[in-house]
Amino acid sequence: MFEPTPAETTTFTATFDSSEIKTEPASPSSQTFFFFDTPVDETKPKRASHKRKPASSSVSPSSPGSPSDSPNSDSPPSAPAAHIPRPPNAFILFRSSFIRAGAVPARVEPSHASLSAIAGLTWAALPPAEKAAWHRRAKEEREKHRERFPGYAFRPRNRTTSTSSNNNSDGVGGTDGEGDSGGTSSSGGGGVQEKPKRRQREVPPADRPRNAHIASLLLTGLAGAALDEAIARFDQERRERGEGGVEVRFGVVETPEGRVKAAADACERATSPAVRRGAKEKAGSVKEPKTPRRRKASSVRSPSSSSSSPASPASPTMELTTNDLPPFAFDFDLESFPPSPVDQHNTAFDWPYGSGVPSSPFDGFDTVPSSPFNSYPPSPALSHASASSSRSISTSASWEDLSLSLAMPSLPLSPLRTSPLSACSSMSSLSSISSDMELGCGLGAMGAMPVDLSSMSCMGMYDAGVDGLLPPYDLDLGLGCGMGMDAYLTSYVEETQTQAEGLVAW
DNA sequence: GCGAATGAAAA
DNA sequence: TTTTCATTCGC
Repeated sequence: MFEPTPAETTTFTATFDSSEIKTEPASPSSQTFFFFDTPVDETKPKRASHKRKPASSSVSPSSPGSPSDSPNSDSPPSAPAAHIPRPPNAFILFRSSFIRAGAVPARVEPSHASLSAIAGLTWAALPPAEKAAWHRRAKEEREKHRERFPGYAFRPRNRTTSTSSNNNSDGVGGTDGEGDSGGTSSSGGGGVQEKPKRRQREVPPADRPRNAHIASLLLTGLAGAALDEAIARFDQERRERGEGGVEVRFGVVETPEGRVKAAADACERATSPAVRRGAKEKAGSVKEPKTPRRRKASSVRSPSSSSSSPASPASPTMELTTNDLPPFAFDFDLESFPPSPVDQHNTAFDWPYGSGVPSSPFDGFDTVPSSPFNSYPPSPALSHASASSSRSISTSASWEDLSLSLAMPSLPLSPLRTSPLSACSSMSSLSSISSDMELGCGLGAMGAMPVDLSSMSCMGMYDAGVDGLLPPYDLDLGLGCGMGMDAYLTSYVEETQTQAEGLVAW
């Protein structure tokens, strides 16, 4: 089913095999709403990967799988030892699936950089159960990788010391040890290649608000033509307001300056004075000397780490943080969505929203999602998410609207819970949550719900630093739709816990 | 080769 | 703690 195409034979994504999809947990009520499996279109030849060259980290395991076992079985027998790629992690798997599923059509967003950003946002908002499935799969991949390449050890190459590293190349090669046993890598041995030091982002990602908007649309279930339309409207409205951003897309050359300006402008607009971050974090301010390479979006780290980290480990040049993201509205009923293919062993899974299908996102669902959210008046800002209303989906929300919504007062926050959005801000600490709350961004704030999610601690990503976590539905923004969600959340959490019990601990 | 994202793993 | 690299592919 997921048979790799020749071009794929060097990748591990190719190892996905429907037959290997776990036949487990499959809790009867497995609720998954955002699961992209990899409906690989084998008829579509894949382009050669541009993936980074193995550097010197290629590894010929001491007792590798036989060459035929190697992913590069195509390579000539006399070929130098093949690079063994690392096993993909959960997000990489998710991203691949996300892309393959065409969740965001190329006509909407052709840039894979942006797609990655969107995937990242989506990932951050993924329900724990969904993430669990991906983590489980990643774990399987790791295990398979281990079996295949028993001698493999990840040997990252030190690129930071560009010249010295070359001088140090013996050391590098040494550490690569097994990897260079074939003396294969171009940089191996005497092949001094000035390795550029690790790149650092010099420009902010293009049109972050737009990416966030797309993610939020996806999370509301939009797909196909509806998604196109919604995004087109979004773009159009921004244009009408003279708010660029979209102009940098669709083939238009993006110069760093242009992107900086576009993103800065977007940031400026998106961040109203009321929600602007503290003065210490001025947009476009200093570049951090040691750039925190990225924010930790979904990983909830230990309290210690979070306490030591700044409130916004944003990009070095732009202070656009995920705190600035629009809210995601989960305005649908999980039960209306198809079950996870992983749990269902569904080999021919298409992502629930009918990727690429020019139809309503709700096609395939008998009933328009009827979540408890529907009982509440949708936020004007989230009108695009008003899946409950009808099949005609208003997508009038703008980044500014969403920003406005961010400024709305929030309800008391339960310290027990955090949300993907707060995770986006890389925080698990209460202080950061407070920060989020100041921004009005994020934590849905229903009254304290005595939900003890400690049983989900088996999910490594939600570590002990957090007393518990919320399913992503906790993203109301004080829009008046929060309180009544308790029951819904409780039931969800209970179900999730049930599911979690079946998960292998990571 | 870079960019985007997150996460595993090594340094 | 920091860095690399796993994925993708247009530029």
